[in-house]
Order: sequence, then C-alpha cells, then structure tokens
Amino acid sequence: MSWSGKGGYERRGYHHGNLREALIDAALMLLAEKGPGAFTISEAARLAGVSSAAPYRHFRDAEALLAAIAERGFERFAAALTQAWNDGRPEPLRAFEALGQAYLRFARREPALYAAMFEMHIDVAASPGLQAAADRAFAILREAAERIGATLPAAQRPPSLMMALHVWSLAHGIAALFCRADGSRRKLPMAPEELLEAGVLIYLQGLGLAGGGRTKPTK
Amino acid sequence: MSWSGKGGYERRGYHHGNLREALIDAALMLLAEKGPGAFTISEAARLAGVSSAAPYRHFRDAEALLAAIAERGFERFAAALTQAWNDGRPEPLRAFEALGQAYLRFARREPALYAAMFEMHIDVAASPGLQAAADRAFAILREAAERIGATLPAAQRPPSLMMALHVWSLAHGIAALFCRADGSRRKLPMAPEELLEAGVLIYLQGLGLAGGGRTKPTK
DNA sequence: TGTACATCAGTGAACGCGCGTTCACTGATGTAC
DNA sequence: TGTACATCAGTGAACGCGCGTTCACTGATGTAC
Repeated sequence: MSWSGKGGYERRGYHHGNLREALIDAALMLLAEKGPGAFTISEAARLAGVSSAAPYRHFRDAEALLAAIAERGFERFAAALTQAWNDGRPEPLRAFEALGQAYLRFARREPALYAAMFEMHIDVAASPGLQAAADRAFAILREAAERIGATLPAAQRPPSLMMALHVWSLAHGIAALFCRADGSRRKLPMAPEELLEAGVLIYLQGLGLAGGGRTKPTK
Repeated sequence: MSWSGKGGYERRGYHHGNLREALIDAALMLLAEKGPGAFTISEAARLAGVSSAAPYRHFRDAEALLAAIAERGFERFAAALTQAWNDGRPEPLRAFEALGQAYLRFARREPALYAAMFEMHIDVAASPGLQAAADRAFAILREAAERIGATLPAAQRPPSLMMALHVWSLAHGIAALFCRADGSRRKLPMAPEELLEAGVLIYLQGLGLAGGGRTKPTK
C-alpha cells in the first residue's frame, strides 16, 4: 500500500476506485485520533483525498456514512465474538469467558469502531442493515448464554436472554468507563480485562455454575 | 416562576441575577431535548435570554460550561446515592440493592445530567472540582461495597474496590445501552431496573452473600 | 443621607471559520452495434 | 476492432448557516467618604 496523502489509498486517476471504503476508513481514522465530534464528512473527504462533494455520490448524508461505519463495526464485532466463542469449544464455560474477553478486546483495539457503534447516538432501528448486523452480534452472546445455561438443571436455569444482557451490560460498562481512547477515560488500578473476567466468574458462580477460582481472576 | 422566554428565569433588568445557573439549566434542556451534539454555548445563551457573548463572563469557554454541568451532575448523583444507601440501613444488603436502583433511576430521570457526566467526553482530570465531585460519588459506592464485604469471613472477602467497580460497570452499561433518551436506545423486554436488580443479586450470590431469590428479581 | 467612582455583568456588532449540501460541469468507463 | 453514446464518479465553486470568541461599549450595582 503506497501512501500518497490520500488515506493510504492509491488513487488511479480521475476515478478513485474505492471511495466508499476509503471514506469509511478515513472517518474511522478521525474518530480514533480526534474523538467523536471531530467527525465531519468534509474532513473525511479531505483525508480520502477527494473534494467535499464526492462523498455524496456514495452516501445520502453525513448520518448515512456514520451508519455504514457502525454497520461495518458490528460485522467485525460479530466475527470476533464468533471466533472467540468457537461454538463452545473446547469447553462452554471457558469459551464463554473467552467471549467476554473478546468483547473487551474489540472495544480496546478498535475504539473508533466501538465509538461509532455505541457512542455516536445513531438510530440503529432507522437502518435495516445496521439493525441486522447489530442483531447478529448480539445473537452470538445469546446463543452462548443459552448453551451455558443448559448445563444447569432445568429448575434453576436462568433465562438466556437475561444472562446475555447482563454480560453485555457489564462488558459495555467497563468498556465505556475504562477503555476510552481520550481523556475522559477513568483510571483503573487493574487491567479492564481482569475486571471483566473476575466479574463474569463471580456472576457465573452466582448462577450456580462452577467457575475457576472463588473471587479472584484465574490469571 | 413566571415564564418570559428566558428559560424560566425572571430577568430583572439589565443584570440577569443568576446567569451562571440559568446557563447550566439551559444547556441541560438542550441535552435533554436535542441530545448531545445539540449543545452549543450560543444556543444555551439564547435559551437563557442573553446575548451570545454573555456566557463568557461566567465560563472561560464552552468546555468550562460543560464541566460545570457535569460537576453539578456528580453532586446530585452523590446526593441520590447517599440517600439510597442510607448508611446501610435498615440492612446492608437491602441498602446495597437500593443503591444500585438509585444509580439507574438517576440515569433515567436525569438523562441530560447523566449524558454530561459520562457521554460528553469531558476530561474529568482537567477540572479539580469535577474530579472531586466524581470521586465523592464513587466513594459512596465503594464504602457500601466495603460494608457489604465485611459481612463475609475475612478469607473469602472480596476487594471492595473490585465490587464497587463491578456494580458501577454493570449499572453504567445498562444505563448506556437501555436508558438513552434518544433513538439510539436498545429495546429491552423488561425494565432496566429489573435487569440491574437481578444482575446484582446474582453477583452477590456469587460472592457468597445470601440475596433474596435465587435468580429472579424479588419484585 | 448623598454623591463620586470603581467594578461588575451585561450588549451588540463583528470576525474568521468550517460545515453540509447543491449545482452545473467534465473526465473516465463500459456497452451496443 | 472501432466508434458513438449513456452512465458513472468525480470536480470546484458557491450558498447559507451557525458557531466560538473578541471587542469596545454601557447600564446597574455597591462602596467609601
């Protein structure tokens, strides 16, 4: 990939070739380096090396670009979660822990995508593609919770939806409070991953699912 | 209180009388009704019925106004948490539950303040007053966790800081995902309060603290 | 109590800026024959 | 294979707008004597 002041995209003449993707990448770079609020369609166009009118060939308006970014985010998010869960192998409880870790790792490694997905106040329901992508990501969590819950006797089996929502909320809370890219991140005397791991372990224990240690994270 | 197009503040002549507070209120109204991104110092001045230059007599710049809003938010937040915890009365576990509920209730009842505190990406550390107010709020959670943990035998007593962080994260995650004021709120097939209550109960159970029911919320 | 004066807290006009978006346009590409 | 033409994907100039902030100013307030 050669750098020519166009956001890493080699532009071949008058036509850009892949402006849609280039704009998404440029906007992500903005979000990552300057934070939300720095996102403008003009600046994204500038980074991509095109005129400020060019984006309108690919996106109806600024919000549509933002929605496309969030959609890509949820797709990658779903991929990361799927890989971590690995269909419950080698062992459901361990895979569930890995799923939680993957959630947080995604938030930490892709703060710009994560911000677009959760902090830009996009109306998810307004974009069918975005809604579907978000649903697919959550479905993985839900399915994992289902499988974990199924190891308990039916009488004390918790609703899988509730389990999934609890883990999602805990992970998101930690991500939002302690994994921000900018100055608004709260200080934490431990790794966010450890905090999440310990929390999930305690939670699973509360459900009657034997975890690793008692209250301490395993590592 | 008489309404005269000035945000509910009766203006007595040339001098406003209480412009600082009026600007904070006006900005909160903006956040509540139009969401973050609608916050501008100009619009806040307009709502308060003064010229756009007037705010600079009270705030260095737009960020300083935002920080003042967040600070007020943390003060009220701390007050709400203190009242709910009620120094552990009548019974620590029940008071702890009430504390969690108060957290969420605050996020729901004061979405504008909550947004200023947690979603406007203010650099908390940059404002000593804000930092202190935020610390006071968290200290309440921490103290409650300490008291709760102390009911366990020393051997299995969890770090109170960790407990506090877990509950904070869970509550914040639920608030951020399911209690937003605008269209970016996720749908939930139950009340956020119930979700939090169930989560905290399960968590406490995982720590070996006997809660109410097993996996269901008590109410 | 009255008055001079310093200070406070507003005004309103102005500035430069960058934004989102539209418009007529034009260069490049692909396709029918 | 060559050519005419429709379509696509850019340009660049322009628009109206509202923002944050500064400035010299002025009306109101409080205080010293």
